[in-house]
Amino acid sequence: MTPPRTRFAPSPTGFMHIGNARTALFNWAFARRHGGIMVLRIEDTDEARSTAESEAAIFDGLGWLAIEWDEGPFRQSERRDRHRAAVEELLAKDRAYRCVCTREELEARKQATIAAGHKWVYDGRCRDANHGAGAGAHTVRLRMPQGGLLGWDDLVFGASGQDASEIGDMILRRSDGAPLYNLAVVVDDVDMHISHVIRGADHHSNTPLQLAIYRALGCEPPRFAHVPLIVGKDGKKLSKRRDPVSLQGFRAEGVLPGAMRNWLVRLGWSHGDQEIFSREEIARLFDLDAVHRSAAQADAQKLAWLNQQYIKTLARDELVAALLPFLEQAAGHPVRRNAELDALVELLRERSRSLVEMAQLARFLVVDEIAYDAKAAAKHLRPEIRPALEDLHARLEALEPWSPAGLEASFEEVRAVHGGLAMGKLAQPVRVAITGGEVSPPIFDTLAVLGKTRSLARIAEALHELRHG
RNA sequence: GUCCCCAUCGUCUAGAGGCCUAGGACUUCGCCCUUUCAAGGCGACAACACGGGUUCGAAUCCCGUUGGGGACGCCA
Repeated sequence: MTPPRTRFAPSPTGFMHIGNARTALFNWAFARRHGGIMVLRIEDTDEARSTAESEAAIFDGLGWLAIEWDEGPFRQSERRDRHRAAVEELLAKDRAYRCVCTREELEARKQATIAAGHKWVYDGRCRDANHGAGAGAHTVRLRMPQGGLLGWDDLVFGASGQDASEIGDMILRRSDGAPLYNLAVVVDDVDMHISHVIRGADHHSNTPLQLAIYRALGCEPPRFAHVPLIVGKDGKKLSKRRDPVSLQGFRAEGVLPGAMRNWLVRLGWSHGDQEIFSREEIARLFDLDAVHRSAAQADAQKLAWLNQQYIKTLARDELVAALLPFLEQAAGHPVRRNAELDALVELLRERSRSLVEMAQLARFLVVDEIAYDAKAAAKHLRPEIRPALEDLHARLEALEPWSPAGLEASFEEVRAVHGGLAMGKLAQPVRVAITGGEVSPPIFDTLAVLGKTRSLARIAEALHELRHG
């Protein structure tokens, strides 16, 4: 195949939606797979809804997922002249005409038609009226073919199409002169030499009418590939109200970009039984022929599992860097990277499903004052453990060097001296004393990471609590 | 309502007529490991929507039914 040219064309309204992110990913992957390029085009023709923040969220989200585009970003709003020229061209070729029907008239006729049990499409009232440029307020409509199939071979859905007679003459230009989406996409895709339009299946039924525009313009349409929608738990198209759909939202919850990308690519696409795909593998393995036709439900648990897989294997430098903001959030103050933090991160890798969780687990290392979890303290910091804890504190004060092996030996001594005390009976109180909670990496490693001075201080503090609290 | 589309475990999916007593993954539940929590190992539960064809043979092909979804804007 000649190198394909794909495009990702989001409209900058609201935050970046995961459905959009997946569409971007598919476009990028398909282009990479076949040595083509991806164009980024911001469809901001709806001035009322488009915002700069939303546009920034698109760049931000794409950057986070490491989905890079090769050309653009182009803004549809900057191409108004081209869109207007195309409308004029269609008018000149009599493939379009001016329509003076008002919204009110249209609405009335539409209601009447529906009430009569018929499907409403524009009734063609102005079709042959020959309104000139001076007709007053008017829209411009495409003169649809009277019949015949507007069909295409969809790369995902296969043979698709609709009879032209079922489609009304759609509006190409609003009465205020603004060209509409369907016209603009076609003109832009033609000008940008897009060879493959890969987009959500919600556009599947829009395609025939875009095909009509290509035809009217005398242009060869691109190949189309409609990818199945991502649906929520209710099986319906993701909704901002019901479902977590914001890419930034997932990011804020501590999801790693690799996990997000992996989760997204497997929604509607698969490659045998493989579950984990690196960015490079996606670029090498992805193809449209393995894309499904049925909608996929977004499963947060699978994402969580994937996230854990990525946390387990991410390079340490990257993991620590990704964790830092979350850790600062948890600590409430700036945190500097050091050897102890690195060591702790290694211990926490297998225990964290998200960076938020990891930060929670790492917090004890970077704060001066830990607070005991009430339940944990009540369960493990009990008077009867005091003698053993005091003994342990004394032995640890003398321990040199402060290593996991040495710590273990000290614990064993204490257990032996105190009537064969179970490891759990001793370790849990210490864990609560030094971390505040009853969950942490193995106790000797945890003590080693915290360091002698701070560990002893926290055990002493716990003993103080036991004596006076 | 009209048009279009979809249909394998709860979820993501493998499966392109015999390799399927339907495989993998997530979730759930056991067991092992174990100082907590995880991770890891082993195992269990769990699906071809239904009905007709076609065929020696159908999860795979055809038709219908049912269920679900999408599109029907002077939004994108």
